[in-house]
Amino acid sequence: MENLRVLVVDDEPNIRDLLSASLRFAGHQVATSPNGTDAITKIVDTQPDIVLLDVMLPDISGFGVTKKIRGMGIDVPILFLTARDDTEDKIAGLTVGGDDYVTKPFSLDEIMARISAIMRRTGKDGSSPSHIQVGELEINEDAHEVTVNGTPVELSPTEYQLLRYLATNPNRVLTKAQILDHVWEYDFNGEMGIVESYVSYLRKKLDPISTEPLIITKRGVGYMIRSPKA
Amino acid sequence: MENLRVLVVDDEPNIRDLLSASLRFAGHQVATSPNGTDAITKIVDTQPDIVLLDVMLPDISGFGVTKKIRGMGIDVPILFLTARDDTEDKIAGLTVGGDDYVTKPFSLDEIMARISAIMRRTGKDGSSPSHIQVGELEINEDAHEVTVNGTPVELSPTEYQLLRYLATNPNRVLTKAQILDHVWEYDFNGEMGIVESYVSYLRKKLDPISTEPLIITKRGVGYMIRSPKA
DNA sequence: GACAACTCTCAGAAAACTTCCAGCTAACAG
DNA sequence: CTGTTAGCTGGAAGTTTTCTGAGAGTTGTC
Repeated sequence: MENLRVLVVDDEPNIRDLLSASLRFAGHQVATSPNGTDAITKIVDTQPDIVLLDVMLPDISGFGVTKKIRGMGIDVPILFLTARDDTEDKIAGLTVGGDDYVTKPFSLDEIMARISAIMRRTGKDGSSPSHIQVGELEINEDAHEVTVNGTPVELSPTEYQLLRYLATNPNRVLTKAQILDHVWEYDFNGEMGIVESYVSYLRKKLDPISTEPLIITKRGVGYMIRSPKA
Repeated sequence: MENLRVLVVDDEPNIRDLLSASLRFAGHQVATSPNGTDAITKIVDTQPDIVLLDVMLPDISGFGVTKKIRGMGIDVPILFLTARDDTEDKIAGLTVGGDDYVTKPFSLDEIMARISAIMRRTGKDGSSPSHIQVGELEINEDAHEVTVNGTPVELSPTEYQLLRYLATNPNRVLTKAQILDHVWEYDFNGEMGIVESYVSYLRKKLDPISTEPLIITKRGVGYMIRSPKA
């Protein structure tokens, strides 16, 4: 999933910066927009591959923006950013076609996963896999299902995200700070001890099934999943 | 990793001097800045390749500087310098994009390794290898893994840093003072005997596997790793 | 409104790591 | 060959990091 042209629309500069930095780092081209009218202009002008669109904007709502551009025949996929208490049905109605939504505050890994999913579904990109395999571990992104040696494992949402982040970076030590920044919501204010806790939960569920420990502790550095090949 | 343009921002002149001297010695161009406002100006004016940014500055905090320049669309990678007890929770949120942090007091080798890692990840530089090889010894920087003749070796953080420092300077005698300055934190107050201890630890782990002694003692001078080629 | 699942914090225990020390060994000079 | 000195290494003390169980608080479900 390299080099998409992404438009980020949000009135909070922090969110815009957070998202643009991460997306640029992931290799995409990013443009930003602070409000609805500007967003419409930019969408029409630059025809981005995907739009991250805050629902609550100072002028025109994200829904309004969508209606407008759809009316112009532009069917760019949209990932809505909504507050947690915006009613679900309102959103559900709008996420037709390839669209999707995430609630604020989100985690970066969540956003990246959704973008991959959308691009996969709309067929504009085949390179990001819906199926991750590292050794005995398999993760089915579509079904949110995890198996070790073919045995299915039940994981909570946070456990799943943590495992996926580790599995998408095999043979690479990830620090607790990196893990926190990717897997937990951006406004999480707690300690890194929580990463240790969740690694512990994962090991308790995974290691009884696997033939060898999956998550390796690199003391003083972080955690890593080793792929047997390399 | 030659000839980067680095901006060092710290209010302590000692730290500035320490870092500029080392970075210049490593072949980079260095500019320095004692506070946040000056830093912002210099970043905008000179567009450095990387910024070493103290979090605790007299005027604007390092976070404030970051926010400001990111808001201006400058996405230069930043390596934050933080006190160890501004602990971890404030640091969360920093490792997005290409950014990273080190805690004070740091070791010079640590700083150099982080800079290399950032430049590697942001793709602005391909010349600094994530994989060091000297004879039978291989060091994988991503996985923090060391192998001798393909056999993996478990090293503690200090052992790893010492070995890496030696391995990045093959065929060259490094004095204990140099080693102390590079591998240990800059405010380390102990004796050079500790270098001998750690060389001993490394030998105990490495020599049983290698076909010939890896670390050579140059009596009265220091230590060296010899590369078979040269 | 009770139950179940999940998230997060905390604190004690266990393990790993760092440092210093002191006695020993190997190298070199004369 | 012998004395001197630099370097080596095992051990012990002290510190830091990691692991994990228990519990409080939340959210969602029936």
